[in-house]
Amino acid sequence: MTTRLSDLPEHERLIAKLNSISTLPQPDAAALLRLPVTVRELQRGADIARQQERPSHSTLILEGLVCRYKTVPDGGRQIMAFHIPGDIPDLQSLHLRTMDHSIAALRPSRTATIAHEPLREVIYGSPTLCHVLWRDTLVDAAIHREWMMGIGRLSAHSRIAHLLCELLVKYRAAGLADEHQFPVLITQTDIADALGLTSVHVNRVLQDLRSEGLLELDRSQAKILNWDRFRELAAFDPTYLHVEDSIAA
Amino acid sequence: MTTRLSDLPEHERLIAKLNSISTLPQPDAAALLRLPVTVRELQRGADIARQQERPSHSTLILEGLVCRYKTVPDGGRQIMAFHIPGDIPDLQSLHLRTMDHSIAALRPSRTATIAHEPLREVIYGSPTLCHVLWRDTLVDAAIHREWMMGIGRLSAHSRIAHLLCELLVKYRAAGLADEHQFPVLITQTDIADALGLTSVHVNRVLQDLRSEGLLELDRSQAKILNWDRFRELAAFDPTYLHVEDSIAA
DNA sequence: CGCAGCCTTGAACTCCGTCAACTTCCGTGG
DNA sequence: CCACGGAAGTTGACGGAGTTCAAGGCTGCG
Repeated sequence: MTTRLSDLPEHERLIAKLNSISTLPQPDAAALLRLPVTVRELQRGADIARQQERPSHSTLILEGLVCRYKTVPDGGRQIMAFHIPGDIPDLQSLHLRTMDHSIAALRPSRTATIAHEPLREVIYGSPTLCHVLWRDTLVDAAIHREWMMGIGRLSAHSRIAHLLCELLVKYRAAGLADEHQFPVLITQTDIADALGLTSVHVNRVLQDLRSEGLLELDRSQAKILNWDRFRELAAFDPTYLHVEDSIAA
Repeated sequence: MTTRLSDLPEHERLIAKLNSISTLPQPDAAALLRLPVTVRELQRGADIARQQERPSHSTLILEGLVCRYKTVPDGGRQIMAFHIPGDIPDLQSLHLRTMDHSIAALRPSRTATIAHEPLREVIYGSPTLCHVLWRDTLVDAAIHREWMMGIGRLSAHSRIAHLLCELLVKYRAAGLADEHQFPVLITQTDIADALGLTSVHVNRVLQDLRSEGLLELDRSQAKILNWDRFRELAAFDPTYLHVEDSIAA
Protein backbone atom coordinates (compact mmCIF):
# COMPACT_ATOMS: atom_id res chain seq x y z
CA MET A 1 0.00 0.00 0.00
CA THR A 2 1.69 3.17 -1.20
CA THR A 3 1.00 6.54 0.38
CA ARG A 4 2.84 9.51 1.86
CA LEU A 5 4.43 9.65 5.28
CA SER A 6 2.22 12.59 6.21
CA ASP A 7 -0.89 10.42 5.64
CA LEU A 8 0.10 8.07 8.44
CA PRO A 9 -0.88 9.09 11.95
CA GLU A 10 2.38 7.59 13.23
CA HIS A 11 4.47 10.24 11.50
CA GLU A 12 4.01 12.29 14.65
CA ARG A 13 6.09 9.86 16.63
CA LEU A 14 8.94 10.16 14.13
CA ILE A 15 8.83 13.96 14.07
CA ALA A 16 8.66 14.11 17.85
CA LYS A 17 11.70 11.88 18.09
CA LEU A 18 13.71 13.91 15.58
CA ASN A 19 12.66 17.14 17.23
CA SER A 20 13.85 15.82 20.58
CA ILE A 21 17.29 15.47 19.01
CA SER A 22 17.46 18.90 17.43
CA THR A 23 14.73 21.35 16.51
CA LEU A 24 13.66 20.57 12.98
CA PRO A 25 12.69 23.61 10.88
CA GLN A 26 9.18 23.34 9.48
CA PRO A 27 10.22 23.14 5.79
CA ASP A 28 12.66 20.30 6.49
CA ALA A 29 10.07 18.31 8.38
CA ALA A 30 7.58 18.94 5.59
CA ALA A 31 10.03 17.69 2.94
CA LEU A 32 10.54 14.53 4.95
CA LEU A 33 6.80 13.96 5.34
CA ARG A 34 6.24 14.38 1.63
CA LEU A 35 8.22 11.20 0.93
CA PRO A 36 6.28 8.32 -0.58
CA VAL A 37 6.21 5.18 1.57
CA THR A 38 4.86 1.66 1.36
CA VAL A 39 3.13 0.29 4.44
CA ARG A 40 3.71 -3.34 5.34
CA GLU A 41 2.14 -5.66 7.90
CA LEU A 42 4.55 -8.16 9.42
CA GLN A 43 3.92 -11.43 11.21
CA ARG A 44 5.88 -12.08 14.32
CA GLY A 45 9.21 -13.58 13.25
CA ALA A 46 9.08 -12.16 9.73
CA ASP A 47 12.34 -10.75 8.38
CA ILE A 48 12.47 -7.09 7.34
CA ALA A 49 15.94 -7.45 5.84
CA ARG A 50 18.48 -10.25 5.65
CA GLN A 51 22.23 -10.41 6.02
CA GLN A 52 23.96 -10.10 2.61
CA GLU A 53 21.02 -8.33 1.02
CA ARG A 54 21.46 -4.96 -0.67
CA PRO A 55 18.31 -3.06 0.14
CA SER A 56 17.28 0.01 -1.84
CA HIS A 57 15.00 1.34 0.90
CA SER A 58 14.99 1.99 4.63
CA THR A 59 12.26 1.05 7.09
CA LEU A 60 10.40 3.16 9.62
CA ILE A 61 8.77 1.20 12.43
CA LEU A 62 5.15 2.30 12.87
CA GLU A 63 3.93 -0.30 15.32
CA GLY A 64 5.26 -3.39 17.09
CA LEU A 65 8.77 -4.41 18.06
CA VAL A 66 11.72 -5.21 15.86
CA CYS A 67 15.25 -6.49 16.48
CA ARG A 68 18.55 -6.57 14.66
CA TYR A 69 20.41 -9.86 14.92
CA LYS A 70 23.11 -12.10 13.52
CA THR A 71 23.01 -15.86 13.19
CA VAL A 72 26.00 -17.84 14.45
CA PRO A 73 27.28 -20.89 12.56
CA ASP A 74 26.26 -23.26 15.40
CA GLY A 75 22.66 -22.07 15.10
CA GLY A 76 22.75 -19.50 17.89
CA ARG A 77 21.43 -15.98 17.53
CA GLN A 78 22.83 -12.70 18.81
CA ILE A 79 20.36 -9.86 19.06
CA MET A 80 22.14 -6.53 18.75
CA ALA A 81 19.33 -4.01 19.17
CA PHE A 82 15.64 -3.61 19.86
CA HIS A 83 13.69 -1.00 17.91
CA ILE A 84 10.37 0.59 18.76
CA PRO A 85 7.94 2.74 16.75
CA GLY A 86 9.62 5.88 15.45
CA ASP A 87 12.96 4.11 14.88
CA ILE A 88 14.56 3.49 11.50
CA PRO A 89 16.66 0.39 12.20
CA ASP A 90 18.21 0.14 8.74
CA LEU A 91 19.01 3.78 8.18
CA GLN A 92 22.61 2.63 7.79
CA SER A 93 21.77 0.87 4.53
CA LEU A 94 21.66 4.36 3.03
CA HIS A 95 25.47 4.33 3.20
CA LEU A 96 26.46 0.68 3.66
CA ARG A 97 25.46 -1.24 0.61
CA THR A 98 25.42 -4.77 2.05
CA MET A 99 23.50 -5.75 5.18
CA ASP A 100 25.92 -7.13 7.79
CA HIS A 101 23.02 -8.43 9.88
CA SER A 102 19.32 -9.23 9.67
CA ILE A 103 16.27 -7.42 10.98
CA ALA A 104 13.14 -9.19 12.14
CA ALA A 105 9.83 -8.50 13.83
CA LEU A 106 9.63 -9.84 17.39
CA ARG A 107 5.93 -8.99 17.53
CA PRO A 108 3.34 -8.46 14.84
CA SER A 109 4.45 -5.12 13.41
CA ARG A 110 3.65 -2.47 10.86
CA THR A 111 6.36 -0.65 8.91
CA ALA A 112 6.72 2.04 6.28
CA THR A 113 9.46 1.48 3.71
CA ILE A 114 11.10 4.58 2.27
CA ALA A 115 13.10 4.38 -0.96
CA HIS A 116 16.74 5.42 -0.60
CA GLU A 117 16.91 7.80 -3.54
CA PRO A 118 14.30 10.38 -2.52
CA LEU A 119 15.37 10.05 1.13
CA ARG A 120 18.98 10.82 0.22
CA GLU A 121 17.88 13.91 -1.69
CA VAL A 122 15.87 15.25 1.21
CA ILE A 123 18.70 14.58 3.66
CA TYR A 124 21.41 16.25 1.62
CA GLY A 125 19.11 19.18 1.04
CA SER A 126 19.00 19.90 4.76
CA PRO A 127 22.06 20.04 7.03
CA THR A 128 19.75 19.87 10.05
CA LEU A 129 18.09 16.69 8.85
CA CYS A 130 21.48 15.22 8.01
CA HIS A 131 22.73 16.07 11.49
CA VAL A 132 19.68 14.58 13.18
CA LEU A 133 19.74 11.30 11.29
CA TRP A 134 23.51 10.92 11.48
CA ARG A 135 23.24 11.49 15.21
CA ASP A 136 20.56 8.84 15.46
CA THR A 137 22.90 6.25 13.97
CA LEU A 138 25.60 7.37 16.42
CA VAL A 139 23.30 6.74 19.37
CA ASP A 140 22.73 3.24 18.03
CA ALA A 141 26.49 2.75 18.01
CA ALA A 142 26.71 4.06 21.58
CA ILE A 143 24.11 1.49 22.65
CA HIS A 144 26.12 -1.21 20.88
CA ARG A 145 29.14 -0.20 22.96
CA GLU A 146 27.20 -0.34 26.20
CA TRP A 147 25.92 -3.80 25.32
CA MET A 148 29.45 -4.93 24.48
CA MET A 149 30.58 -3.91 27.92
CA GLY A 150 27.63 -5.68 29.49
CA ILE A 151 28.10 -8.92 27.57
CA GLY A 152 31.85 -8.88 28.04
CA ARG A 153 32.24 -7.82 31.64
CA LEU A 154 29.04 -7.97 33.71
CA SER A 155 27.50 -10.95 35.50
CA ALA A 156 24.25 -12.39 34.19
CA HIS A 157 22.38 -10.72 37.05
CA SER A 158 23.75 -7.29 36.17
CA ARG A 159 23.25 -7.77 32.46
CA ILE A 160 19.60 -8.67 32.83
CA ALA A 161 18.98 -5.83 35.25
CA HIS A 162 20.75 -3.48 32.85
CA LEU A 163 18.57 -4.48 29.94
CA LEU A 164 15.44 -3.97 32.00
CA CYS A 165 16.65 -0.51 33.02
CA GLU A 166 17.27 0.37 29.40
CA LEU A 167 13.86 -0.84 28.32
CA LEU A 168 12.19 1.16 31.06
CA VAL A 169 13.97 4.35 30.00
CA LYS A 170 13.14 3.77 26.35
CA TYR A 171 9.48 3.10 26.99
CA ARG A 172 9.20 6.02 29.35
CA ALA A 173 10.72 8.31 26.73
CA ALA A 174 8.10 7.02 24.30
CA GLY A 175 5.34 7.67 26.82
CA LEU A 176 4.51 3.99 27.11
CA ALA A 177 5.50 3.34 30.71
CA ASP A 178 4.51 4.38 34.20
CA GLU A 179 7.10 5.36 36.76
CA HIS A 180 8.77 1.95 37.12
CA GLN A 181 6.43 -0.29 35.21
CA PHE A 182 6.48 -1.10 31.53
CA PRO A 183 5.03 -3.61 29.06
CA VAL A 184 7.15 -6.69 28.36
CA LEU A 185 6.99 -7.52 24.70
CA ILE A 186 9.93 -9.91 24.55
CA THR A 187 10.39 -13.50 25.68
CA GLN A 188 13.06 -14.84 27.98
CA THR A 189 14.63 -16.42 24.92
CA ASP A 190 14.89 -12.98 23.31
CA ILE A 191 16.56 -11.64 26.45
CA ALA A 192 19.00 -14.56 26.38
CA ASP A 193 19.80 -13.95 22.71
CA ALA A 194 20.43 -10.28 23.39
CA LEU A 195 22.70 -10.87 26.38
CA GLY A 196 24.74 -13.86 25.26
CA LEU A 197 23.05 -16.22 27.74
CA THR A 198 20.76 -19.24 27.56
CA SER A 199 17.06 -18.97 28.21
CA VAL A 200 17.44 -21.48 31.03
CA HIS A 201 19.83 -19.25 32.86
CA VAL A 202 17.80 -16.11 32.20
CA ASN A 203 14.87 -17.85 33.80
CA ARG A 204 16.85 -18.73 36.93
CA VAL A 205 18.25 -15.22 37.28
CA LEU A 206 14.80 -13.65 36.90
CA GLN A 207 13.63 -15.86 39.74
CA ASP A 208 16.50 -14.65 41.87
CA LEU A 209 15.58 -11.03 41.16
CA ARG A 210 11.96 -11.73 42.03
CA SER A 211 12.79 -13.56 45.24
CA GLU A 212 15.04 -10.69 46.32
CA GLY A 213 12.09 -8.37 45.98
CA LEU A 214 13.66 -6.33 43.20
CA LEU A 215 11.26 -7.17 40.42
CA GLU A 216 7.73 -8.13 39.55
CA LEU A 217 7.47 -9.77 36.17
CA ASP A 218 4.88 -11.68 34.22
CA ARG A 219 4.25 -12.16 30.56
CA SER A 220 2.82 -8.73 30.02
CA GLN A 221 4.27 -6.32 32.58
CA ALA A 222 7.53 -5.71 34.39
CA LYS A 223 7.77 -3.59 37.51
CA ILE A 224 11.03 -2.59 39.14
CA LEU A 225 10.35 -2.50 42.86
CA ASN A 226 13.56 -0.98 44.17
CA TRP A 227 14.95 1.36 41.56
CA ASP A 228 18.07 2.37 43.51
CA ARG A 229 19.24 -1.16 44.27
CA PHE A 230 18.26 -2.27 40.79
CA ARG A 231 20.15 0.50 39.13
CA GLU A 232 23.24 -0.20 41.20
CA LEU A 233 23.13 -3.92 40.48
CA ALA A 234 22.81 -3.09 36.79
CA ALA A 235 25.66 -0.55 36.84
CA PHE A 236 23.19 1.52 34.84
CA ASP A 237 24.29 5.00 33.83
CA PRO A 238 22.03 6.36 31.08
CA THR A 239 24.71 8.64 29.63
CA TYR A 240 25.15 6.25 26.72
CA LEU A 241 21.56 6.85 25.59
CA HIS A 242 22.52 10.48 24.98
CA VAL A 243 19.11 11.84 25.80
CA GLU A 244 20.41 14.83 27.75
CA ASP A 245 22.16 15.88 24.57
CA SER A 246 18.84 16.85 23.06
CA ILE A 247 19.64 20.52 23.25
CA ALA A 248 23.11 20.21 21.72
CA ALA A 249 23.67 22.07 18.47
CA MET B 1 52.07 22.67 17.89
CA THR B 2 49.54 24.25 15.54
CA THR B 3 49.72 23.80 11.79
CA ARG B 4 47.55 22.74 8.87
CA LEU B 5 46.56 19.21 7.98
CA SER B 6 48.19 19.60 4.58
CA ASP B 7 51.55 20.26 6.26
CA LEU B 8 51.61 16.80 7.81
CA PRO B 9 52.92 13.99 5.62
CA GLU B 10 50.33 11.67 7.20
CA HIS B 11 47.44 13.52 5.56
CA GLU B 12 47.96 11.19 2.62
CA ARG B 13 46.82 8.22 4.66
CA LEU B 14 43.60 10.01 5.61
CA ILE B 15 42.85 11.08 2.04
CA ALA B 16 43.62 7.60 0.74
CA LYS B 17 41.23 6.11 3.27
CA LEU B 18 38.43 8.54 2.45
CA ASN B 19 38.99 8.06 -1.26
CA SER B 20 38.69 4.31 -0.82
CA ILE B 21 35.21 4.91 0.55
CA SER B 22 34.01 7.24 -2.16
CA THR B 23 35.94 9.36 -4.65
CA LEU B 24 36.55 12.72 -3.04
CA PRO B 25 36.45 15.69 -5.43
CA GLN B 26 39.65 17.73 -5.33
CA PRO B 27 38.08 20.91 -3.88
CA ASP B 28 36.48 18.96 -1.01
CA ALA B 29 39.74 17.26 -0.13
CA ALA B 30 41.51 20.60 -0.30
CA ALA B 31 38.99 22.21 2.07
CA LEU B 32 39.55 19.40 4.53
CA LEU B 33 43.33 19.73 4.32
CA ARG B 34 43.16 23.45 4.93
CA LEU B 35 41.84 22.83 8.46
CA PRO B 36 44.09 23.95 11.30
CA VAL B 37 45.23 21.13 13.59
CA THR B 38 47.28 20.71 16.74
CA VAL B 39 49.77 17.88 16.82
CA ARG B 40 50.18 15.94 20.07
CA GLU B 41 52.64 13.29 21.20
CA LEU B 42 51.15 10.67 23.51
CA GLN B 43 52.80 8.30 25.94
CA ARG B 44 51.59 4.75 25.95
CA GLY B 45 48.55 4.63 28.25
CA ALA B 46 47.74 8.33 27.94
CA ASP B 47 44.07 9.22 27.56
CA ILE B 48 42.94 11.12 24.47
CA ALA B 49 39.44 11.65 25.82
CA ARG B 50 37.61 10.53 28.93
CA GLN B 51 34.11 9.32 29.60
CA GLN B 52 31.80 12.20 30.64
CA GLU B 53 33.97 14.82 28.93
CA ARG B 54 32.48 17.18 26.36
CA PRO B 55 35.23 17.63 23.79
CA SER B 56 35.20 20.50 21.32
CA HIS B 57 37.53 18.79 18.89
CA SER B 58 38.03 15.44 17.16
CA THR B 59 41.27 13.51 16.84
CA LEU B 60 43.01 12.10 13.79
CA ILE B 61 45.49 9.32 14.52
CA LEU B 62 48.79 10.01 12.76
CA GLU B 63 50.96 7.31 14.26
CA GLY B 64 50.67 4.55 16.85
CA LEU B 65 47.69 2.58 18.10
CA VAL B 66 44.67 3.77 20.02
CA CYS B 67 41.66 2.07 21.62
CA ARG B 68 38.22 3.02 22.79
CA TYR B 69 37.23 1.50 26.13
CA LYS B 70 34.90 1.64 29.10
CA THR B 71 35.78 1.00 32.69
CA VAL B 72 33.57 -1.37 34.67
CA PRO B 73 32.68 -0.67 38.32
CA ASP B 74 34.69 -3.70 39.54
CA GLY B 75 37.83 -2.31 37.90
CA GLY B 76 37.65 -4.29 34.68
CA ARG B 77 38.05 -2.76 31.25
CA GLN B 78 36.18 -3.43 28.04
CA ILE B 79 37.96 -2.38 24.87
CA MET B 80 35.47 -1.62 22.14
CA ALA B 81 37.65 -0.74 19.17
CA PHE B 82 41.22 -0.46 17.97
CA HIS B 83 42.17 2.49 15.78
CA ILE B 84 45.14 2.85 13.46
CA PRO B 85 46.65 5.84 11.65
CA GLY B 86 44.12 7.50 9.36
CA ASP B 87 41.22 6.82 11.75
CA ILE B 88 39.25 9.49 13.62
CA PRO B 89 38.05 7.54 16.67
CA ASP B 90 36.05 10.38 18.20
CA LEU B 91 34.36 11.68 15.08
CA GLN B 92 31.12 10.94 16.89
CA SER B 93 31.77 13.73 19.37
CA LEU B 94 30.83 16.07 16.53
CA HIS B 95 27.19 15.04 17.13
CA LEU B 96 27.15 13.45 20.60
CA ARG B 97 28.03 16.04 23.16
CA THR B 98 29.11 13.77 26.03
CA MET B 99 31.69 11.01 25.69
CA ASP B 100 30.12 7.67 26.61
CA HIS B 101 33.54 6.01 26.71
CA SER B 102 37.24 6.84 26.93
CA ILE B 103 39.98 6.77 24.31
CA ALA B 104 43.60 5.92 25.11
CA ALA B 105 46.90 5.25 23.39
CA LEU B 106 47.98 1.59 23.55
CA ARG B 107 51.38 2.53 22.07
CA PRO B 108 53.28 5.77 21.96
CA SER B 109 51.22 7.73 19.44
CA ARG B 110 50.97 11.00 17.59
CA THR B 111 47.64 12.68 16.91
CA ALA B 112 46.23 15.78 15.23
CA THR B 113 43.30 17.42 16.98
CA ILE B 114 40.79 19.21 14.78
CA ALA B 115 38.37 21.75 16.26
CA HIS B 116 34.71 20.86 15.78
CA GLU B 117 33.51 24.19 14.43
CA PRO B 118 35.62 24.49 11.28
CA LEU B 119 35.27 20.73 10.69
CA ARG B 120 31.49 20.97 10.84
CA GLU B 121 31.53 23.81 8.33
CA VAL B 122 33.64 21.89 5.85
CA ILE B 123 31.49 18.78 6.23
CA TYR B 124 28.18 20.51 5.71
CA GLY B 125 29.64 22.35 2.74
CA SER B 126 30.20 19.05 0.93
CA PRO B 127 27.61 16.26 0.63
CA THR B 128 30.38 13.90 -0.48
CA LEU B 129 32.47 14.59 2.60
CA CYS B 130 29.41 14.24 4.79
CA HIS B 131 28.60 10.90 3.17
CA VAL B 132 32.14 9.62 3.54
CA LEU B 133 32.49 10.55 7.20
CA TRP B 134 28.99 9.41 8.13
CA ARG B 135 29.75 6.12 6.45
CA ASP B 136 32.96 5.80 8.40
CA THR B 137 31.04 6.00 11.68
CA LEU B 138 28.61 3.39 10.36
CA VAL B 139 31.46 0.97 9.68
CA ASP B 140 32.57 1.45 13.28
CA ALA B 141 29.06 0.50 14.38
CA ALA B 142 29.15 -2.57 12.12
CA ILE B 143 32.40 -3.65 13.77
CA HIS B 144 30.80 -3.14 17.17
CA ARG B 145 28.02 -5.50 16.11
CA GLU B 146 30.45 -8.16 14.96
CA TRP B 147 32.30 -7.93 18.26
CA MET B 148 29.03 -8.23 20.16
CA MET B 149 28.29 -11.45 18.37
CA GLY B 150 31.77 -12.73 19.06
CA ILE B 151 31.73 -11.86 22.76
CA GLY B 152 28.19 -13.13 23.20
CA ARG B 153 28.19 -16.33 21.19
CA LEU B 154 31.63 -17.60 20.21
CA SER B 155 34.08 -19.70 22.23
CA ALA B 156 37.30 -18.14 23.44
CA HIS B 157 39.20 -19.96 20.68
CA SER B 158 36.97 -18.57 17.96
CA ARG B 159 36.94 -15.08 19.42
CA ILE B 160 40.71 -14.85 19.53
CA ALA B 161 41.06 -16.25 16.05
CA HIS B 162 38.43 -13.80 14.85
CA LEU B 163 40.27 -10.83 16.29
CA LEU B 164 43.51 -11.94 14.66
CA CYS B 165 41.73 -12.28 11.32
CA GLU B 166 40.33 -8.77 11.66
CA LEU B 167 43.71 -7.31 12.55
CA LEU B 168 45.31 -9.01 9.56
CA VAL B 169 42.71 -7.59 7.18
CA LYS B 170 43.03 -4.11 8.68
CA TYR B 171 46.81 -4.08 8.49
CA ARG B 172 46.80 -5.48 5.00
CA ALA B 173 44.38 -2.77 3.90
CA ALA B 174 46.79 -0.22 5.37
CA GLY B 175 49.71 -1.81 3.55
CA LEU B 176 51.39 -2.84 6.78
CA ALA B 177 51.16 -6.62 6.47
CA ASP B 178 52.47 -9.41 4.29
CA GLU B 179 50.18 -12.14 3.05
CA HIS B 180 49.40 -13.72 6.42
CA GLN B 181 51.84 -12.00 8.70
CA PHE B 182 51.38 -8.74 10.58
CA PRO B 183 52.93 -6.77 13.41
CA VAL B 184 51.48 -7.37 16.87
CA LEU B 185 51.22 -4.09 18.72
CA ILE B 186 48.88 -5.24 21.50
CA THR B 187 49.46 -7.33 24.61
CA GLN B 188 47.60 -10.44 25.64
CA THR B 189 45.94 -8.32 28.31
CA ASP B 190 44.65 -5.97 25.60
CA ILE B 191 43.25 -8.94 23.70
CA ALA B 192 41.56 -10.17 26.87
CA ASP B 193 40.04 -6.75 27.52
CA ALA B 194 38.71 -6.58 23.99
CA LEU B 195 37.15 -10.04 24.04
CA GLY B 196 35.72 -10.22 27.53
CA LEU B 197 38.28 -12.79 28.71
CA THR B 198 41.16 -12.87 31.20
CA SER B 199 44.77 -12.61 30.13
CA VAL B 200 45.43 -16.01 31.70
CA HIS B 201 42.89 -17.65 29.48
CA VAL B 202 44.03 -15.78 26.38
CA ASN B 203 47.50 -17.09 27.04
CA ARG B 204 46.33 -20.69 27.26
CA VAL B 205 44.23 -20.42 24.11
CA LEU B 206 47.12 -18.90 22.16
CA GLN B 207 49.22 -21.86 23.19
CA ASP B 208 46.51 -24.21 21.92
CA LEU B 209 46.46 -22.40 18.58
CA ARG B 210 50.24 -22.60 18.35
CA SER B 211 50.38 -26.27 19.25
CA GLU B 212 47.75 -27.05 16.64
CA GLY B 213 50.01 -25.48 14.06
CA LEU B 214 47.59 -22.68 13.24
CA LEU B 215 49.62 -19.76 14.44
CA GLU B 216 53.09 -18.39 15.00
CA LEU B 217 53.15 -15.57 17.50
CA ASP B 218 55.75 -13.67 19.43
CA ARG B 219 55.88 -10.20 20.87
CA SER B 220 56.37 -8.48 17.56
CA GLN B 221 54.86 -10.59 14.79
CA ALA B 222 51.90 -12.87 14.22
CA LYS B 223 51.67 -15.30 11.34
CA ILE B 224 48.59 -17.29 10.48
CA LEU B 225 49.83 -20.63 9.17
CA ASN B 226 46.63 -22.19 7.90
CA TRP B 227 44.33 -19.46 6.71
CA ASP B 228 41.43 -21.72 5.72
CA ARG B 229 41.24 -23.59 9.00
CA PHE B 230 41.85 -20.41 10.93
CA ARG B 231 39.13 -18.54 9.14
CA GLU B 232 36.69 -21.36 9.70
CA LEU B 233 37.50 -21.62 13.39
CA ALA B 234 37.03 -17.85 13.66
CA ALA B 235 33.73 -17.87 11.74
CA PHE B 236 35.30 -14.92 9.96
CA ASP B 237 33.30 -13.30 7.18
CA PRO B 238 34.72 -9.87 6.34
CA THR B 239 31.38 -8.50 5.07
CA TYR B 240 31.02 -6.47 8.26
CA LEU B 241 34.15 -4.46 7.44
CA HIS B 242 32.31 -3.16 4.37
CA VAL B 243 35.40 -2.84 2.26
CA GLU B 244 33.80 -4.15 -0.92
CA ASP B 245 31.38 -1.28 -0.66
CA SER B 246 34.11 1.12 -1.69
CA ILE B 247 32.53 1.72 -5.04
CA ALA B 248 29.03 2.33 -3.70
CA ALA B 249 27.53 5.72 -4.42
C1' DC C 1 -10.25 -27.68 23.79
C1' DG C 2 -6.12 -28.70 21.83
C1' DC C 3 -1.64 -27.52 20.58
C1' DA C 4 2.49 -24.79 20.12
C1' DG C 5 5.30 -21.70 22.20
C1' DC C 6 6.97 -20.26 26.50
C1' DC C 7 8.27 -20.94 31.12
C1' DT C 8 10.18 -23.88 34.82
C1' DT C 9 12.97 -27.39 37.10
C1' DG C 10 16.87 -30.72 38.09
C1' DA C 11 21.36 -32.97 37.57
C1' DA C 12 25.65 -33.29 35.40
C1' DC C 13 29.18 -31.01 33.22
C1' DT C 14 32.74 -27.54 31.40
C1' DC C 15 34.70 -23.53 30.08
C1' DC C 16 36.69 -19.94 31.92
C1' DG C 17 37.91 -17.16 36.10
C1' DT C 18 40.68 -16.58 40.34
C1' DC C 19 44.75 -16.59 42.91
C1' DA C 20 49.32 -16.87 43.30
C1' DA C 21 53.68 -17.84 41.96
C1' DC C 22 57.43 -17.88 38.60
C1' DT C 23 59.94 -16.69 34.28
C1' DT C 24 61.16 -14.08 30.29
C1' DC C 25 61.80 -9.95 28.01
C1' DC C 26 63.31 -5.35 27.34
C1' DG C 27 64.46 -0.54 28.25
C1' DT C 28 67.12 2.33 31.39
C1' DG C 29 70.82 3.93 33.94
C1' DG C 30 74.87 3.05 36.47
C1' DC D 1 78.38 -3.82 29.36
C1' DC D 2 75.90 -5.51 32.90
C1' DA D 3 72.59 -4.98 36.56
C1' DC D 4 68.19 -3.80 37.71
C1' DG D 5 63.19 -3.27 37.68
C1' DG D 6 58.86 -3.35 35.75
C1' DA D 7 55.83 -5.09 32.42
C1' DA D 8 54.43 -9.08 29.78
C1' DG D 9 54.05 -13.85 29.34
C1' DT D 10 53.52 -18.62 31.55
C1' DT D 11 52.05 -22.28 34.73
C1' DG D 12 49.19 -25.01 38.21
C1' DA D 13 45.39 -25.94 41.38
C1' DC D 14 40.97 -24.91 42.37
C1' DG D 15 36.29 -23.03 42.18
C1' DG D 16 32.16 -21.36 40.19
C1' DA D 17 29.03 -19.08 36.92
C1' DG D 18 26.68 -20.48 33.26
C1' DT D 19 25.62 -24.44 29.80
C1' DT D 20 23.58 -28.68 28.30
C1' DC D 21 20.16 -32.05 28.09
C1' DA D 22 15.90 -33.57 29.14
C1' DA D 23 11.48 -33.47 30.98
C1' DG D 24 7.28 -31.47 32.56
C1' DG D 25 3.86 -27.51 33.31
C1' DC D 26 1.51 -23.36 31.93
C1' DT D 27 -1.13 -20.27 28.91
C1' DG D 28 -3.08 -17.98 25.30
C1' DC D 29 -4.72 -18.29 20.64
C1' DG D 30 -7.29 -20.51 16.88
